[in-house]
Amino acid sequence: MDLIKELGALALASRLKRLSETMMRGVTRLYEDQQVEFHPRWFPVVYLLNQEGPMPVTAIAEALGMTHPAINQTAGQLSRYGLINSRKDRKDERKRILSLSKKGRDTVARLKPLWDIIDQCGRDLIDECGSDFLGVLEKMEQELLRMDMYKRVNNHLNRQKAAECEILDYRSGLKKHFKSLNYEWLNKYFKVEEHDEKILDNPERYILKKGGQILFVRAGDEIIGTAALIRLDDKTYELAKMAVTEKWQGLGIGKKLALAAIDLARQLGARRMVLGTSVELETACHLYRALGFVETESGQMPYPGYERCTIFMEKSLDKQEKIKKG
Amino acid sequence: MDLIKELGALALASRLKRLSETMMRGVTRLYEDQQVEFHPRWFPVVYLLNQEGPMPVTAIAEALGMTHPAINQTAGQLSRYGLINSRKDRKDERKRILSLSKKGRDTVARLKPLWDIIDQCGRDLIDECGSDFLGVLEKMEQELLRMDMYKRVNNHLNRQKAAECEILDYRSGLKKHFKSLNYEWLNKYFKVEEHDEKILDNPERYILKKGGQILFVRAGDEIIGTAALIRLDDKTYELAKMAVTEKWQGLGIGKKLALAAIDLARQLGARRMVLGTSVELETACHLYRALGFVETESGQMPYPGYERCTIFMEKSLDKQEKIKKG
DNA sequence: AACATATATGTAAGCGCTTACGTAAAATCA
DNA sequence: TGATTTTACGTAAGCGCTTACATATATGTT
Repeated sequence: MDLIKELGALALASRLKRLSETMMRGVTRLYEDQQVEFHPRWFPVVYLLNQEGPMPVTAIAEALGMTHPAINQTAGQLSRYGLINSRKDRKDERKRILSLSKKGRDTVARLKPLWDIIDQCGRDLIDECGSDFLGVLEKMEQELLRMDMYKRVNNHLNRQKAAECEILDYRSGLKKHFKSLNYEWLNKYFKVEEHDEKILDNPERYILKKGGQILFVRAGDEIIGTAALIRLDDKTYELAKMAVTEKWQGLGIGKKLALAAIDLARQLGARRMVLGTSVELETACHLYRALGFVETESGQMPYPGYERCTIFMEKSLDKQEKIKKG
Repeated sequence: MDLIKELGALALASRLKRLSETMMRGVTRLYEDQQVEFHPRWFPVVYLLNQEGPMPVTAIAEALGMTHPAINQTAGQLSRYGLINSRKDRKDERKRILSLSKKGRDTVARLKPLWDIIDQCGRDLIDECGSDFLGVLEKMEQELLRMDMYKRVNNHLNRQKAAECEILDYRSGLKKHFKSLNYEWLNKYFKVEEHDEKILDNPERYILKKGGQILFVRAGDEIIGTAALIRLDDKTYELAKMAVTEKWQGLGIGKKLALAAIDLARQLGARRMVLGTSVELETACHLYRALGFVETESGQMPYPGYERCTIFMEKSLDKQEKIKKG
């Protein structure tokens, strides 16, 4: 008669929390029995300081995977109980270096045997449950780091629509999407450069009139992606300003878009495509390579460049090829 | 560089909590994207009401393994957003029956597809991690229910001392322990009856002077257990008022104590031992059976009884026997 | 029926974390 | 060098749960 248990995956988070609280409660009682004043929440900070020596607040937060206010608050308590000292870093006066006090070190020495036993009991508990619990936990953390629940569910939600998405040619009514879709990733990873602004505000003038093209992707009622083909010369087009809105990433939209752009370039008579990107955009680089682009040897691009571009790639369109769809 | 991860079992609770929060955060963002106003914390209550129909507050708390104030607060929010109605139970005016409103049912219908997908993504996540995660989780919950972290660690801490514990005979200086040790379990499981009070306050008069004996167990500096042999007649002694303080339970102290009592009864010339207990005291009943006690057929005890006693057992001391120690 | 006890609920305050925001010092850039 | 951005930290407020306590109704006892 425990709904949370019956719900399985749906209530997984609640269940993990409950389990965590059950364990915490037990440990709290243990400290109460000792003559030492100590709270479970202090443990990670104290343990870390003992192991690594004096550290500034943010470094601790980082090491523990928690926010800095959390550490700050814990530090406040530890300070009040005299377990730690703090001083400013001489080289960087913003930093407050926390370190264990004499009392703090004594407390650690006092509690160490208890911690060893708690650790042992934890291991025993895990063993009793069979299976490699810690390993599974680690895997789950990694998987969630790679793609969180939001993204997972969203991909599920959008998968159908994404499969039915449609490539649209340029219409002036879509101009605003060309700008906003590109602003999204520019602001996220870099910043909007002057040159970007010019092109995104006047795509007709800087792209279409010069013989280029702009494509869009529609899924349902939404415009979710865009890409531009910029004509550099008769035989050479640049693939640029390609963007898929975050919510729809990971569904193969980018690949469809790029393939459409390559097709279009062929129709326009191109023999060669070029592009500039950055190592930071891993997914994009991976996609370009999968599509047959290779890094240019010169490492230079024959057109006004962007600061962010550190990688330049090209692709010959002479031979027909087959690239797996989907 | 993630200490929590490195600590393994010692920081298991923190880790579970962190994982839970990561998942919760993702789901929160999902609801934000929907047009519906809904918070993840509402889910268990709403889901339960939808499945089981109208329910009073405490029943919900019970079903979800949460406290009633938590439900009450959630109910307050749900009420403010118009998702539930509440009314008094006609038969029991203390109870407030919660039920989904029209808007609540509509919301459920609206969110059902999303929930299905969340569930599916959860399953996929679990599958990706290999191994039977839900199974292991369930096992761990059960193991912790059977014996929580506090008890586990305490047993570890006390194991050595428990192995070296010593049986003591009665001394007037130990009288207070005879009383307090027995009060501990009486108050926990039943209540102190008049007859108990009399005996526990005057053990000399009601036990020793009548030819009985009282034993104590010492571990380190602490008196951790006691038991009384009450003389009923020349050949019959009752094993009664046996107690081991909670912190030291599960370490075989009770068995040692009972064996000592049986030995002592033999020395006093007993041919038969009797006792009264209750089904609720599972561990005790189990111990008595292991020691060779069997339930009497009459189901009655030839001496002033206690309300709590529903089981009566006896054991013949005629034949020598071997019972595994430890 | 009068009383004590148990049960169902409500309310307050606390805990441990979060996000949001403010300030000061460093680092970077023009 | 001066101006701007970034970084490190502090503070406030909120969230979702808990424990502790207050209140009202039911139930059991004499």
